[in-house]
Amino acid sequence: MQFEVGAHRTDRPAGRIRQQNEKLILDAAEQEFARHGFKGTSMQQVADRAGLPKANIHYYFNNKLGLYYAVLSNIIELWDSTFNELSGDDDPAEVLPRYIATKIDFSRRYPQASRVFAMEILSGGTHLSEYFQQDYREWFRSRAAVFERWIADGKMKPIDPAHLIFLLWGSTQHYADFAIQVQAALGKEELEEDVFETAARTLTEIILGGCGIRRD
Amino acid sequence: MQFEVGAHRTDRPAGRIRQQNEKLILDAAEQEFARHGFKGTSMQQVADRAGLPKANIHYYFNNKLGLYYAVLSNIIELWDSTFNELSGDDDPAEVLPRYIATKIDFSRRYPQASRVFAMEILSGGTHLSEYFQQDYREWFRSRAAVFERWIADGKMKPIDPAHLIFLLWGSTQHYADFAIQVQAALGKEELEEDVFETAARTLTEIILGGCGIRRD
DNA sequence: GTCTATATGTGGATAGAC
DNA sequence: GTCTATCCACATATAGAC
Repeated sequence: MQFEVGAHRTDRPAGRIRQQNEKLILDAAEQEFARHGFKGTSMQQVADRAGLPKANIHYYFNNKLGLYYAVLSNIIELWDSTFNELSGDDDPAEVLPRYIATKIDFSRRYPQASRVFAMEILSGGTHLSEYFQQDYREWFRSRAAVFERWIADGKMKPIDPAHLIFLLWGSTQHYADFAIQVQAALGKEELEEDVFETAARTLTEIILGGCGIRRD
Repeated sequence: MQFEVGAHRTDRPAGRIRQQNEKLILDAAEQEFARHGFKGTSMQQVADRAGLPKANIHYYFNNKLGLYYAVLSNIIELWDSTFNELSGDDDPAEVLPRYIATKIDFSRRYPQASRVFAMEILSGGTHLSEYFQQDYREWFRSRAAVFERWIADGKMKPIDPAHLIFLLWGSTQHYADFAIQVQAALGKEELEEDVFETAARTLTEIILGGCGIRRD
């Protein structure tokens, strides 16, 4: 049925439709989960936003939880990638500004992803228990060690690395998660690129200055 | 009916039960709204947590939206109070550490309130449109002016005040909103007071240092 | 004021025609 | 693969006995 010989060319390789629909659904689900969280999102809303019947969502993703995990894991992948690039051998004056810029850029380009993650944490993080329990603490420690190394090498002042990391996360993600409030405060309909640029520049100046990291 | 003469003393002034029950319901609602947001919270869950029949919730608060607004307005009141105390006449070296300590203390004492607010913002802030549209921008500007004054008076480096405010908010609220992640990173079952103290001290050092504010 | 029972809608999920 | 029709649990909200 799928490979009938002599059928007219459809220009759609096998699975093409599936790929298209899955993307439609995942994008729609990300939007809905970002605004209403897992419990607050209905499959009907996802279906309406994706422009497909509700039953199709269940066809592609077994159930609501499966769909949610699919969205979440996309985000987690995206998340950890950046932070792993920092190394103790680097010069913080060079890589920290880049890290801040990257995180701010994430807030600009993937605000929905950031919000789904934030929603999940606020909801108690029950769907991330594996992610958090396994070796998360070890991973975090190894990341904190990068800063400890910089401190030992006299590249920055003795600042508590864990709280510095929380500061980096909290201040950068704020521009995605609290965008509505930032918009209201600045009197803007939408956050344009210059806001993110100024944010990155200001955060870099304060944090590097506060850590006693001198840039050339 | 309410003031029958000769009724036996109940030791309960009129409205005492009402007051008690309203508090029970509001506390329960705050917990639920913090975890599941407006859409994701059911009146049954609130009732169960409050230990009252569902119909009673509807008796005290007309409907779900009324209950939600009651919870939200409590929080907003709590929120704005601190920030309004900063003045251009003050010495930032004195009042900024106090502001940071107060915000961190809020995250410790009222994490649920912080989360309800965060949830509402993530959900699009549709129930705060009045709060945000009215004179929020003006209020924010007047607050930013405090920092501008400090800059003009040479009390701190020329840092963009708006983004400095976002940094203060984002970094302090992080300890309430992302407590689960902070716990996982630090390997703690619960965040104890020393974590909040170290957080306040570290944030103060970085932010004041980064703004070029010297403390005695 | 309190609470059981219920009306009416929407939730997730699936059967089965096409 | 697609989509209508439908099942049943649970949602908000209220009626009405106590």
